Amino acid sequence: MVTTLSQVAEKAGVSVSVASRSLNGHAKAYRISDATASRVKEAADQLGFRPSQTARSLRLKKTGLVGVVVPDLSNPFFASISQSIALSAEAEGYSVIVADSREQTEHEIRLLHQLEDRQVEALVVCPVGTESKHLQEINKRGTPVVLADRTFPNCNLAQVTSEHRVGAAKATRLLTAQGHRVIGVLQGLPGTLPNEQRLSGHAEALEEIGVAFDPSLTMGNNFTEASGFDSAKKLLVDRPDITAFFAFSTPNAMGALRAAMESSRLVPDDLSIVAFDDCPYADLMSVPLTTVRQDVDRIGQLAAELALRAAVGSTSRKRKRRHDVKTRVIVRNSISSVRHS
Amino acid sequence: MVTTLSQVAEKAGVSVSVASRSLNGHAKAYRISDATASRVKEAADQLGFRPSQTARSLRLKKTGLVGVVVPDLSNPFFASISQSIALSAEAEGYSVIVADSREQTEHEIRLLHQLEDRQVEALVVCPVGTESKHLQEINKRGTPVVLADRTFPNCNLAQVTSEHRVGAAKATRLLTAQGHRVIGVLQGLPGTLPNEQRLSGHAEALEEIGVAFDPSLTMGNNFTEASGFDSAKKLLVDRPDITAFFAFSTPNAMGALRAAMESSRLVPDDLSIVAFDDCPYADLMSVPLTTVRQDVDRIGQLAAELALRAAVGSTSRKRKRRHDVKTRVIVRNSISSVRHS
DNA sequence: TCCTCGTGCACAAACGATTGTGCTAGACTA
DNA sequence: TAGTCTAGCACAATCGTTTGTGCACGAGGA
Repeated sequence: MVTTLSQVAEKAGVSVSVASRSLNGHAKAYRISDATASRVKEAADQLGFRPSQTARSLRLKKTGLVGVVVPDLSNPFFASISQSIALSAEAEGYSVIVADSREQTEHEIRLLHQLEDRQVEALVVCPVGTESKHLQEINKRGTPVVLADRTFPNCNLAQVTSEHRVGAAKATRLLTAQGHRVIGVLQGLPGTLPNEQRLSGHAEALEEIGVAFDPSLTMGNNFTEASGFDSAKKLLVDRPDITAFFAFSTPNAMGALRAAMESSRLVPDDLSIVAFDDCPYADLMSVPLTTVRQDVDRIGQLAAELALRAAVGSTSRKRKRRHDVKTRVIVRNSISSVRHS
Repeated sequence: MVTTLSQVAEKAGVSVSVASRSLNGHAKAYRISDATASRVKEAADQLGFRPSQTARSLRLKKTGLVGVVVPDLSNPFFASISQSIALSAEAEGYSVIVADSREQTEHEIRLLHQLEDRQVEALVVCPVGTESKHLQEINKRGTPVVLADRTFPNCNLAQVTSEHRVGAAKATRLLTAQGHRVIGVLQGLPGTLPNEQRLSGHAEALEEIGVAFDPSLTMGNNFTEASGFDSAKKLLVDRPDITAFFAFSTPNAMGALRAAMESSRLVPDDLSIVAFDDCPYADLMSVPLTTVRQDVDRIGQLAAELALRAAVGSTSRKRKRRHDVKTRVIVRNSISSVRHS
């Protein structure tokens, strides 16, 4: 069914070594006559020869594979990152294996090992949880690991993420500029760098106007809609003086929206909302969300670049191993100024 | 760095064949003493031995890879399909390589060949365009191809798609039940089976109430937002008597929504909309869309199942090679009854 | 005529696994 | 004691490439 190099060689009346070199353009270097080389090529064409990537991988110790592990592929954010990684990788002749860790460290570890066994040349991981030990080990064992989006403090792995601190400060300033002083924060997963940096950016922006950061205004344990909903509900009763929410993810914001509806608080009249993370059709939402958009494509592209660079073993360690990509504020209609009562 | 079987064998003081058989549980069958077998296992553990999948693939002619080609991974619909394929495949010990054809046949073909060269054991394709020749050829060459979502009429490839005709009829009936008689259809890519079957389902539902299908009410050339927007705009001026739109995709519907806003037609008061395809947060949209939801997870799961079954070469041709998964109507708030003027 | 040299290839060893078969030494039988 | 059997392993081929090296043959110079 599939034709092998030796069949090509036989048909051309040469040895496999000559066939291989002819087809790989090494003819000159190995003193193979033009006549022979073209005879081989013709034979290859006629037989529809396609070299086995598996065999080459084994021989060359190069699989041309990149592994991508995300927590939830159905989440547009991760889907977009995967897409842009896939496109970048493909441009360099690589293919990507994507794996979905279902937000569980346990799965993440299993999948990572599976990919390691498949000898992917690099891994791009949007990690789950707050542990990076397993990732460091893999990196140490020889498969370069690049962290995307969810990175860790004090972690020497290559990483690319958004300018969370700056972005969060921008978001907060949108609120404070409208007079908001009591701002509820619907946070994501505590302990992750994005979350911590956003908190710190938020506090920073508050400080600028002389407001102290109040930890009791922060709630949430995940980037999910459920966490956003629960936290918002709780905060709305605990702190009735809250005039605005800063949600750390789109799902968090959606949860907040639902909570506001259930509590019959009108957005943006009774309650302003700003969210980190944009989402498709955010402008067509019942309340068009003002958001801090991350440049997903750029994140994916940079991650792919770092990964591939590491894969080919560019020893130039001078290369930046850490990238923070800029965010952009998208002003829509979920913020109003506080009413003076 | 990475340890090979022969290193394990050496450490255990046995030959590679014994080492291989011990680790693969073939000890008994090949009369290897328990003592030796456990000695090998211990050595493997100590060295952290992980067999090279590349080598096994070559020897066993089984890569454990499934290829998935979608037109646009950032589209939640395809992202979800990919996810559910990935999960199903993973459960069977397979990994999936995803490739994004950017809605272009040219890319699709290139990617498919790349995957073929990598010797994926099966392909799941959401094809672009209306040509299936290249897919049939691949299938004939030995890599089983399963079509998902976008299938073709008169195509003997395995395929899984939604019950487009039934779903479209349901959607149309939602409108006719409210008295709508002049319904604009924002179609997707003409010539694809989903599109044609939806059209036919639509016509069928009209016929039930004695309304003739009017082709001039149908516009559009793609499943994109742009197509939806342009078609809606045009139809709104060409046919001011239109009281409702049936959009063949979520992006189509979003385009219609925007067109309605620009033409200052209120939805649902002045204009009803129903869409095929659900999307996350559809209920939180400015007008909560009534939709015919496809069971994306089931589609992906079935596709993966067909693909893997074909991969292991189950010769039982009795198996259904074609699946139509049911759709479900999600009633929200984008439809109102026609006003009697 | 003999030696040298370059051209044009073929041979064979990898890569790291799996697997059919062959070999040896001890136990057992007669 | 000689012959048979079997447990317990090692050898070697194989999957399809790539690549270092060796060999033969003809041309050219002295």
